[in-house]
Amino acid sequence: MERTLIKDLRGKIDQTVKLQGWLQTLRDQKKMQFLILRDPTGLVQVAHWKPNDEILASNIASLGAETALTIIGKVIDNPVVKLNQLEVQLESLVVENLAESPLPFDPFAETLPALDYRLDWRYMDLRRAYNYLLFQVQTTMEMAMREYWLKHDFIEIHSPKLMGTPSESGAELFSLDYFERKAYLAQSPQFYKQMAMAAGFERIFEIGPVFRADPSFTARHMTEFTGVDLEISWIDSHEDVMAFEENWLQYVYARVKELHGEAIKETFGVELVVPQVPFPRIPMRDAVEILKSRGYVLPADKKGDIDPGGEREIASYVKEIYDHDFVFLTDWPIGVRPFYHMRLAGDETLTRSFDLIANGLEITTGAQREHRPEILAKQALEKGLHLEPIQYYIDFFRYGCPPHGGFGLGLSRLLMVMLNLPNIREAVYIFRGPTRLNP
RNA sequence: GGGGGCGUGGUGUAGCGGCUAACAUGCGGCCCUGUCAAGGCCGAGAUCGCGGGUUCGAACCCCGUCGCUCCCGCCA
Repeated sequence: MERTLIKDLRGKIDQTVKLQGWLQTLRDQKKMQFLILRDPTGLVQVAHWKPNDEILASNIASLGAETALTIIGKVIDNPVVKLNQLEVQLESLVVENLAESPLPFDPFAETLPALDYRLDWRYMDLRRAYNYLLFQVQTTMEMAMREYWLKHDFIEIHSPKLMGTPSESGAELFSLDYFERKAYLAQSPQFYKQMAMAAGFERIFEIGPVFRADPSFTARHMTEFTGVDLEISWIDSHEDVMAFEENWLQYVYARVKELHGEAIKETFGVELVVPQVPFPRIPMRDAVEILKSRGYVLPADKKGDIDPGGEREIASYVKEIYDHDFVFLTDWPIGVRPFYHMRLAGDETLTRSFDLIANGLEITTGAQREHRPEILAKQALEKGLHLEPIQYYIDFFRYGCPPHGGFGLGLSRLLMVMLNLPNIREAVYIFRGPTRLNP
């Protein structure tokens, strides 16, 4: 017999069906046993008249909550039952996997354990419908991203995560033994995305792991996370990259709203707003002035940079003035940007770069890249870098590489913003942090 | 890496110098009942993170340590 999902039971009144799921609650009475069965699509009451089968009854009596069951029974329309006015009269039951009792915690209790404890028992925590929906949304997000990319002629790449030389600064880098030498875990696919531009791929994306040996303990950092990266050729400036990103994100939001808007409202209490394009753009120079005018005091050593508090302040300014949840902060000073960001024509102290702030959280950094090898090398030297380890990268641009740019976006950060989650550890399947390597 | 906060039965909390450590939930037993956030009674379960100190007396005060957490730095 084929399995029936709980959501489809209404259409199977008076038929015998097979259900598979978890024992959410057992109410064992003198003559009757009620098993509340859960599968990913819902809950249903299974009723057993004990005198029918006393052996089965005593079997059921011993079942712990969360036991995995296969149940066969007849679907009955019963207005008395509060749970969807529906019940299944039990005919037979197979215990697929008994749940030990007591459970480490009850995922369906009124008060949940602290997040850190729940992460210890992540597979129990993930049984909550809340988490199921969360990852359905993430799946749709990624699907929508890909739909949009494929419509726009993108190619997917998978760049290596084992590196022989540190890309960029060398800080925040995990190193490991690699036979007789040292290897590093990629803290960005940056160089390889650009290599694809040199390869003539023109438009590429990658969704893959990123590693940062960054000992930060915040609600928005992880040492391993999923990066969403893209790179496009033949751009005129970073404006082209921003224009692409906002349209792409608008599409992603629209798709998520289309498929999960109702469920998100119900479960997360969030009315998903598909963002209007274009997103507001504020050059950093103006952003600093805006903060000043609002009385926000930036730390003295910031030199054109903005701290997270300032980012939140700008976000609320944008909300007030533009009624928008997103804002591009553009034209960052060279001091706070990597050497490969192209400089702004007319002001060599600024870069053709941007961050995307969503509800006050930084979710993206992007830029037009410097594709002229001499200038790139010069900028690297200015930053105090040695050319030798990055020479292979500079060489990408020696044999005909189009002007290009792109961005990187944190998948979990986007999910966090979209569902208004307080902590990124809830927005990721398995969290990795400085003191968290298990499970 | 810097600063603040918190560690009490399985879990969530209360107690903050005199406790035989309280409550809820979960767990075990019994009773009642077509139950449905079920109800009632009984019971097991914590040397109050760990180490040291102050005190007649420490879960409570002090120091150290470990863990967690939040903020800052840094970032996606």
